[in-house]
Amino acid sequence: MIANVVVDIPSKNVDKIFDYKIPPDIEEIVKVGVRVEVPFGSRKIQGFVINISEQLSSDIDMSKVKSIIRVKDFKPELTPELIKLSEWMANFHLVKRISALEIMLPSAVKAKYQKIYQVNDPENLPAHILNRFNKEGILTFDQAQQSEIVTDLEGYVKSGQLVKDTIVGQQLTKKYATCIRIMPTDRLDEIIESLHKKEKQLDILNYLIEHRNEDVLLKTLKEEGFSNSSINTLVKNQVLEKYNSVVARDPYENRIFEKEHNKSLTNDQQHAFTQINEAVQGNESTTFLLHGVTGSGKTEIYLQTIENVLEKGEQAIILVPEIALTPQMVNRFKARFGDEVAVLHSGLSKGEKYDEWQKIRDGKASVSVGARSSIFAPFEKLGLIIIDEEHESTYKQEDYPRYHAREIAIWRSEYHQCPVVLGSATPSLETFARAEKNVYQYLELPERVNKQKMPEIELIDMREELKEGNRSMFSEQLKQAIQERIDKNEQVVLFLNRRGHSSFVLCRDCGHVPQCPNCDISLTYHKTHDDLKCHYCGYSEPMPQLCPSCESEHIRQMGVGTQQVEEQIYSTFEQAKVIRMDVDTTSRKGAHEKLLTAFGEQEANILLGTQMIAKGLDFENITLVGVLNADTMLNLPDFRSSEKTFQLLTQVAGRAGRHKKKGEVMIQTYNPEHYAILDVTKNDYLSFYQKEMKFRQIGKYPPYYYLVNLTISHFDKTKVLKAAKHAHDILIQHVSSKSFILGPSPSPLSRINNQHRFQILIKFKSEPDLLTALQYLDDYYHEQYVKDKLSLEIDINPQMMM
DNA sequence: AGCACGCCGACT
DNA sequence: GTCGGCGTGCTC
Repeated sequence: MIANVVVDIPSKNVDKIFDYKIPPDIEEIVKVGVRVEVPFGSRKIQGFVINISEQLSSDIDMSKVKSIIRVKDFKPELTPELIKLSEWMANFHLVKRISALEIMLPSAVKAKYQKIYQVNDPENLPAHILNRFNKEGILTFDQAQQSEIVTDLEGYVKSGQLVKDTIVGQQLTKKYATCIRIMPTDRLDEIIESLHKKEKQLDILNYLIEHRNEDVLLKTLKEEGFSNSSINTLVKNQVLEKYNSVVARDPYENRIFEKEHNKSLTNDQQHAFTQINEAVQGNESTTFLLHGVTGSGKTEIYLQTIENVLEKGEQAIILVPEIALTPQMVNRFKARFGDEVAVLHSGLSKGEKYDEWQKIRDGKASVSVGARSSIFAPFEKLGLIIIDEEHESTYKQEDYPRYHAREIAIWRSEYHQCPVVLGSATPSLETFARAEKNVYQYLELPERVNKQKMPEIELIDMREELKEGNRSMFSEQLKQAIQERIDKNEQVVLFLNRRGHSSFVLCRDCGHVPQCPNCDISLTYHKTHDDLKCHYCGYSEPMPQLCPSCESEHIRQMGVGTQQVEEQIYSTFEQAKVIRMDVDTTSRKGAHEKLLTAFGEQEANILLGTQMIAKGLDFENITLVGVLNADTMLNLPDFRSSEKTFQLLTQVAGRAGRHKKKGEVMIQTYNPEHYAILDVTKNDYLSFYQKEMKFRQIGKYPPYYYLVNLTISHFDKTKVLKAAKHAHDILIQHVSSKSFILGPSPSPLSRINNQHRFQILIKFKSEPDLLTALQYLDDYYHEQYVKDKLSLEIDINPQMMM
């Protein structure tokens, strides 16, 4: 038999399928989807079996075909579906097959290679060499290098006394725990007889007989109330034995989840639920847009539809933006589905991620709650995929391979014949446009549950405040409103928009702004080290005391950080008690949760934070939400900046008055007449949508046109320009006159790490030949990259064009 | 990617 | 002579 293998080398040259013979003795265990160790040239590497057949897939000579060395998995890591999906991804995004496969799996299964020397013939090897080797006769290459004996060793390799080899391992670390089991015996009855006066010991034995088919942890026995001493006596008498077993880590093991029951649905909710459920029951691959205002109870619909999916014996994936994957959110799912839930997000360790992932693969979990990459959860009978907050840009991976979770979801739904639900209060324009055209089925939840009113939203024109001589962060109006809440013992959320906002340093006298020497960007100030850093290349320098350009003392940071706002709050409001949430205060594990719990328990009256508080927050005592600076990202060089602003502000506003008390929202802005901000106050998505669509139509942007962005970069600017011109010429030849090719022009970040960057943007509606042209360019520039480090990156449906 | 192979200059 | 620098080509 022949196995088709994708090898673990992310290079274009080997981005193809290699054939290997399957030795008869392992034929039983070589299955599609397992990882195997194979010889490759003079090396030994890992690969994935993607197919098994009788004949060779390529026309090479059978004598050249080598054999699989060993199989690394008992259970395939990949399902046939994921293998097929990787093929589609490789084509659609022009990425290597192995890269597509790799992102589907937890990083713990990635191969780790270690080069070693091994003793072949110990005779004639000098003692000082020989005693460096371990008992098995192995010395790692790294160790040899450290001891500076590589040259000597290479000599012994040539003479045949040593051989070189590679150990193909993995990064996985397993967690072991002590377990107890009955020693194998055929005299169990006699033992029980002999214990009949030792009640405690007999109980233990009976418990173990009852659970004989599973690993019983020592810890569990103790929890069951059995004492250490009686267990140890039985172990001493060789009735029981201790052994180590691999256990799954459960990141949530020490928490208790209260069982939660279904809430009754409103009419709108009920309608949406019925529609989705019909698609679930009918195995229809419909994509739904669930458009529900903040607080309209989308999650409850998710929970109840998932319940039906599980009853049907199928599984469900729910995707949540990383930032919203808060313990609050996870708890709701755990409370409803208990151990059936696997949670996948970046806060978990490699091992924890692997365990959660394995629960899915082994059928122990039927619901996956996770961030972007969990769209690849290896379920075999998917019944439903939900993408919550579908407009979030985090669903697009911003580095290679640049896939979008939404498109993967739709592919998988077609494969499994199951529905997709895209949920949002502010759908992306692409999604809403498709719903308008009935490509997606539209479901609306226009009201909050229990008919609470949407909060009243007020705009505060900061230009007026400035005219009045108010230079502080707070307008008079907001100041009063905050004071009022403090007096009434109610809570306030203050939002500081950091996106599109950099805290750069400016000299007040000469206007000098320190720049990164390697990149085309200003340095940002970091308080923790009192230094200036570049976000793109990691460069840093100490904060200057004097302006490097004019030696003035008046050089300081511009823009406001949460820390400064916090100080201002304390100096403005006497009884203020602030909880600050930003990257600094939430970087430690569990910090996020702690702060929120504290706020929920009224330990503070003001929650001040950045983007991370825009989502999921749901506390009944919040009656005021203040947005300190609404428009920092309105002027970004990105055609989606209005959309992003509208979405973010709507999201933040939705934190207010979700319960009995009425909520109020104040948005401070310098652009009170901008439609993206104005329509937020009217809670009018449709109005915003229609205006924004006009701009997209005029600008020839999505959803009217598809985009492909090429970025060409190299150390030498003239080379970049030449290559960009060449790529442009090729594209022109393959594209009809109905499409537009813009550029080459400098990228918004025109230099990163001394690499000059130019981009070409293709706008098109339908271009069957474009893929061929892109494939050609990808191949051609791969060669250029190998030869000259001249790189061309292709982004299909770019989300950001930096 | 990473390794062998081969061709060239430099040094014991 | 032979060690080691890097350009080239191949890996089932």
